[in-house]
Amino acid sequence: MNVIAETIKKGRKFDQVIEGARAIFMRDGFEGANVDDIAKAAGVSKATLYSYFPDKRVLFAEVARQECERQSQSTISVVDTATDPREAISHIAWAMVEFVTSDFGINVFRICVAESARFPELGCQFYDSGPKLVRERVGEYLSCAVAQGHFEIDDVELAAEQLMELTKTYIFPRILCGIQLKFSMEEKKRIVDGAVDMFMARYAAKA
Amino acid sequence: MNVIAETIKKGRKFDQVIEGARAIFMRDGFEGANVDDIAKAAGVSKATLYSYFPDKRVLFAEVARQECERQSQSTISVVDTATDPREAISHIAWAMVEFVTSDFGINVFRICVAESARFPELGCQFYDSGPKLVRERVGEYLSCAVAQGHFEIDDVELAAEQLMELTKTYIFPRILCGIQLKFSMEEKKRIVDGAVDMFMARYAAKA
DNA sequence: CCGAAACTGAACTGCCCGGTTTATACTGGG
DNA sequence: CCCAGTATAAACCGGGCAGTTCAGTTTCGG
Repeated sequence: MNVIAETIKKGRKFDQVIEGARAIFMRDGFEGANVDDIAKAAGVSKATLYSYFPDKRVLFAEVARQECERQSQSTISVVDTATDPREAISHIAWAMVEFVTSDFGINVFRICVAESARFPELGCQFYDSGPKLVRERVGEYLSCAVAQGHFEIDDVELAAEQLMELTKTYIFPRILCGIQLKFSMEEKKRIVDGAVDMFMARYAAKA
Repeated sequence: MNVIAETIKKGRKFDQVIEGARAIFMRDGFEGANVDDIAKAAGVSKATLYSYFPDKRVLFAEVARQECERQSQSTISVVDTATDPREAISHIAWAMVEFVTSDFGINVFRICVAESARFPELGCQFYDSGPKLVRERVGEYLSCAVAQGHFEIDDVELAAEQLMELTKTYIFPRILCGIQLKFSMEEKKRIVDGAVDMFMARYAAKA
């Protein structure tokens, strides 16, 4: 048995607590979530839960932190500078759209927005490990591509941010308002192609 | 005295209640708002408040409805088809940016996002009287301008939605995460100009 | 100036929920 | 087999808050 990993954070049920908390927080948000429900979902007593975390906020912060970390690793896959620039932009756009429309993306974002007023550090944490990080990666790729003469871009940071924003077209407002949560392949393709066309029209090197 | 208008909704203090409710809901959100505070802010007793509205949710829905209605009128000013197309697009972009960065825009949006899970009809209401309406107006303008040969657009609806989304670049993620709530004129100009440049590069008639 | 309707304020009910306590039981190493 | 650390269930506390009630006051049309 993996004695080391299981025991460092003294207490066998630490992971269960996190797991249960994630499930309930994702479903109900911070205010909406009920500690009794979390304990039940985790298959753990409330007393045990409170032996690990001093209060609900800290528990939530820990769940959010873990989630953001996980996300930042999975979402930003490497963009190969060698490939066709249009191809590369399309690849980035697809990754963005898939993330934005994922259950996880929707929920984390909703919670961050809802709670950032009463919970400022959370918003920053999410921004840094989400949008900001992605923007930096995209910016890196664009800088390389510009150096290679594929694009003509004055303000790389702006261009990166525009590309990211374009991929939310149509989708984002609908998700945030709860109008539509699932999008078909055709819908996504329309948005991705639209974003790529627009980006290339603006920034592709003319030569 | 304006007997008609004041009396239809039997009760002298109806407007006061709405006014107080708006103030508190804007400040604290739905869950965060406290009915006692609303009554106090409205200068009205709780009993009076409850004589107008059966419960907190209905009160909130009414406030939100009024706000959206008001917004839709003020934000979408008429776009003169006669003006230079670039000028017109710039005008639309500015209106969007100003709305998105306004206290009111920020709050309404935050509340809608936060509450749309437990309050589905609110999200729809907001979407219909906000994003959807604006998109339709922008679409109308674009259709006219296309007919006049100013633009070349296949999918007008997509183009309208892209323009709206582009105006949120940089600003929106920061607001929603609570990183930054106020934006200088220079920052706004950068976004607006970036959006206009991009839109024109993609859709302006080549002739 | 009368009387009905509107309004008041303050106390009260009932519920929910975060967090604590307690008394008991399980588990695993020495 | 023992004991110390860990887990549990359930009762409990206290505060906050939506919504109600009621006895008394204000407002205003007729």
